[in-house]
Amino acid sequence: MKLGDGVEQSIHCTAALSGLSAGGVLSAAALAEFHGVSTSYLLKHLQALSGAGILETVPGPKGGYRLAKRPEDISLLDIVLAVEGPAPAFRCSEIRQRGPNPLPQRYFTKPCQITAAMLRAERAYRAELASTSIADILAELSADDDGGIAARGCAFMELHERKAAR
Amino acid sequence: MKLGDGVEQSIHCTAALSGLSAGGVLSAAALAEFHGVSTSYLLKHLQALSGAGILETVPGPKGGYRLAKRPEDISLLDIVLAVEGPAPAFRCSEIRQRGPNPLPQRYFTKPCQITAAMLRAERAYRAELASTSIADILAELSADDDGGIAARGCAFMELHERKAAR
DNA sequence: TTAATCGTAGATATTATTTATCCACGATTA
DNA sequence: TAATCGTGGATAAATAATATCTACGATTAA
Repeated sequence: MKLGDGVEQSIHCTAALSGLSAGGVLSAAALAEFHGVSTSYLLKHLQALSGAGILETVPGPKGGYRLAKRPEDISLLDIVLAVEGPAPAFRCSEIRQRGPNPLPQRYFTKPCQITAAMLRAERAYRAELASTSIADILAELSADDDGGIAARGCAFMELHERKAAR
Repeated sequence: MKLGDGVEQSIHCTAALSGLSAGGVLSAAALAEFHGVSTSYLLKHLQALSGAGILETVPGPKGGYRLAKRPEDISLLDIVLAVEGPAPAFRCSEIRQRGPNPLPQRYFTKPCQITAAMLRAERAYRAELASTSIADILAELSADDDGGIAARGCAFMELHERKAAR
């Protein structure tokens, strides 16, 4: 059971974009530099996020990415599903049907109870993720510390703008 | 996010072993044939389960595997952790610290809130798995159907015993 | 005692997936 | 019109999962 690095990158990028002032954008290159990760790889996840309606893109010079909706309307589940895909972690390959001594077919009219239990756990996982929004993350950060992700995003954007002005 | 096939095999094997009569065992080869999977690969998982104290082994001719404790004392979480390892699915690589504009160090005295949220979801997942035992699975199966995993395990064991007698 | 059977452990191959990179393309705007 | 950006697909490299094999030690039925 493992979650790809893309999830961490995507959540941090979304949080950083939440700190932008109205109309502001950050390019994929700027986001990658900001987080110290590969631009071309981050691009893949950013496209997944824009495809899922979490981010939107502004083409052309001075273009980039920004949030497609309010931080409080973006849950961690939205991001995880966009990046990792909707498939559940547990997949039943029906090995109960593969043995040498076949059971009566009516035994299989009900779904595998093991699968049902595993998916129940996964629903609990997703429910918890769905109940946490990007806005919640930002609120927890700024509640007890002056150096929040949002503020850092702003600082970096200014840096980026200065660089572009040169 | 993905769970290995070993989890499904391990749970089904544990359920099958729950159906054995007192003192009965099933060899790794028998369990593999029963489920139609590779013996040598299943072996790896069975060893993990016995190492975790879920199964125990009986060596020698007529040896094999059996439960090390009662079905109601074996949770799905026990099995998942034994097979997949205890590491959480989400791992924070602290990309927030990697950017070009370092933040004041005191910003990092608190753990990453994103990580905290992801681990909170994972705790919910594990709690749900911990609350379901092998006995629960068997009960749900036999509640409304005569062909339960336990009964099938018995039938197969008898088949296996007959084979050994020859 | 002996030979068969079983599990243990580690090494190793094979396959699949993830991660990462690159390039040609179309859209937009200074 | 030229620079900059995102899009999308192809592709390579790295990593992890899957699967197999071999030698070994323990146990027990004959």
